[in-house]
Amino acid sequence: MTGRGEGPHGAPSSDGEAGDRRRLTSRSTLRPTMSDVARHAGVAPQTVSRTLRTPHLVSRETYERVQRSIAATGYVPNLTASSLASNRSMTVAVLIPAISTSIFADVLHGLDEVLSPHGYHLFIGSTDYDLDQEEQLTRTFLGRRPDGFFIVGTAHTETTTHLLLQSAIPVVEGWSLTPNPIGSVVGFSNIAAVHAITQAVVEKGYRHPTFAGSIREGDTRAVERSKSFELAVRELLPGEPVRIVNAGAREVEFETGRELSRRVLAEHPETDVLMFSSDIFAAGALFEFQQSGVKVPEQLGVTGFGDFEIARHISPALTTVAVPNRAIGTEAGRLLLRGMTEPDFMPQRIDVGFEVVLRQSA
Amino acid sequence: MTGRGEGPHGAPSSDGEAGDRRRLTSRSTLRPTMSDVARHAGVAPQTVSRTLRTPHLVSRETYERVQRSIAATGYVPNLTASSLASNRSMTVAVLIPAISTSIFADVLHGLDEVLSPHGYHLFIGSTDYDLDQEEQLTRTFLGRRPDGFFIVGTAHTETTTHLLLQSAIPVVEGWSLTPNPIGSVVGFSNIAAVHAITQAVVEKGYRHPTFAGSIREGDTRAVERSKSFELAVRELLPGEPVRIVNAGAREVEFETGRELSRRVLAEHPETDVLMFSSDIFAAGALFEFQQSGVKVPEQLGVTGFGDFEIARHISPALTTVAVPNRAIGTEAGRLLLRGMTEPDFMPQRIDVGFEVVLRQSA
DNA sequence: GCGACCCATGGCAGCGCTGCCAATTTGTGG
DNA sequence: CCACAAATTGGCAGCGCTGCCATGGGTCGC
Repeated sequence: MTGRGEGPHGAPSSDGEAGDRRRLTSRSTLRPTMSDVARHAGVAPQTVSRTLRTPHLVSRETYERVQRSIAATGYVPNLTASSLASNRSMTVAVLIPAISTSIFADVLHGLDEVLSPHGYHLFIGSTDYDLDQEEQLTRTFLGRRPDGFFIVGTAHTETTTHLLLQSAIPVVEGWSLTPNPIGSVVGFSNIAAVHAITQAVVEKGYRHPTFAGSIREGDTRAVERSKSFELAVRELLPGEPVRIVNAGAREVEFETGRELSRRVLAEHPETDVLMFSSDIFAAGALFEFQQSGVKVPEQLGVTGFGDFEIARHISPALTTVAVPNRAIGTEAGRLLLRGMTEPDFMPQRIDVGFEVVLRQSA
Repeated sequence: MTGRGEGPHGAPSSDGEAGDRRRLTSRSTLRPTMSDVARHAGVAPQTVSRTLRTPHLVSRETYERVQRSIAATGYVPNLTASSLASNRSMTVAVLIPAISTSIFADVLHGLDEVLSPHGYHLFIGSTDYDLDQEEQLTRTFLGRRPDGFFIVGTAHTETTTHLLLQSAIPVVEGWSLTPNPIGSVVGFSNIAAVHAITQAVVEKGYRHPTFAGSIREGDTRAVERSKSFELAVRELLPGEPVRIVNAGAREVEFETGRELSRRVLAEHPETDVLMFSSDIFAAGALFEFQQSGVKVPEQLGVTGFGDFEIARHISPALTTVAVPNRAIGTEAGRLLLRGMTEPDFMPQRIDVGFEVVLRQSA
């Protein structure tokens, strides 16, 4: 339609087509610019800019005239040009492992909720739990010159870390709480959380826990949780073997939970409580047990992680760890906001905590 | 840390700090630019650009030298400047009603999956089912000069439609299938889908269906579904009153489904099959009925919409309509891709279809 | 042996906006 | 009535990159 890259041939035929049409070099956008509005309003382009960005510096009269011209021309400010000129893009880059996982969707929601009212837009990319892809995405996202960067997890490639440090923009890492973050961190201690629920389970009288989850490389949060389980068992149940069943890179869905539950029953029949790395898996297991007739919690206890909505509706209701996903997003948003506006804001570390929720399943 | 906007005072003290440091005007980015790389490599900036964008036009030797200089300087191309100069932003704007709703997350996933490999990044905004907010977001998103636009739904304000038409970029509307779309449309017919499941239910022998869902203004898909139900009942069960229970703007979560189910039992005890606008509601109702002892499907049939994973795991397994959410995303991505690259690509209308899935709940 | 041609590289201008400063107008007090 | 300050507006340059064209040097053919 716009015939880009066509060169000048054919130009004569389209001469004088629509009277007032502006210059039509092959590069122009064909969309009204600030200058067009300025011409229409009889002011300088700069005044249009002021009308938009610092209206208090423009007389009431001029302000209204310019606004009318904006409406008349259908002008939509080009934020790309604005970014280049002002060195502020009003965007925040967001890197998450997977878009369609509900926990990350919650964080996105939280971030958007906080940043959107301040005019920031979100650039979202998913890394698929692949650190190299994360590095690649980090690089191109930084090319967009975002004003802030949110990234899930604290384990990155050396280059990713380096790029982020170099970028000189506020960075917030979500979820884990590392000792030496790039910028700010918002999350909770997976170690403490797993320890807490293991302790709760031991206090309930269970003695033979098995941990099950999808512990894929690259998903440090999952790795951390399984390590924490190991630590907790060694501490709380000395002498007890550490049983961990790993679904690898399987999707986090009910079906995987069912499979895991079958594997645990087969491989570790001595298990008296089955602890999952996610409520989704735990719910899947409960569905499985409902059908296969395993009585929960009488024969076998089950715990989850995350306190998703299903945890309190399924029966038996799920004992789990509640984690404030949404709050991670909103807190991260707030930190970014401060980092982007306050010149000497120091990175912070926010522990949003967690809570063991005891229900019927264990 | 970077002391931005500091002006020139204090400059002398930081003189000659790091030897090779570049000019430090208050406006500079302090990040290496193409010129820096060019200087380092002893070539012209244009050659650096070519190395990055059209490497086949550069000699092997030069290519490698420039690549080394890029690595040495830590250069990250500024895509903002690139966008402005080339009039292509390599971004796609995405407007969805709610980020954390799993169906929309699936579409996002599909879109990203298709577009990301081609270098496009996604700008995501949520409208909260509010058409005015949608208009506002459309305006500012267009300011980012995206190369393509994806928007959920086909009912927009007049201005939104106008803006999108004016934008002269490929637009894809998702979900509904309107007669006169802005650009392409990808979706399925809610009318046909609701009709089909109603028919299936009638064929099973149910005679007194009640429809329940959250039919908020602005959510045209929900409105459409409830209207379709009305049509289907009039056609398939002439004389039968049309019962619709509306949760309004309540969240789409299990709890709302439970409430709806209680309301239906109270307000329309004659109901023999309860048809929900979402599997989430239906699952919530099943949880409720499990506890209150209502036998499904013996006493009461239940159907959902969406065929979420829970539908086949919950017991009784849920009769529902399967909708290819992910496919909507990937198809939309493909259409956008073609629209953005093929000069005279004509908008298309893609019906991704649906499927009634009969299970035990009805 | 010289124009035709190709490949690789360089130079210029400009994308649409903003930061900064200058210029102009208007108001104020002595 | 004039110096001075405040309120508005305009002009210039430049953000970092790309499109286009020009340039230089080498190869080819007759």
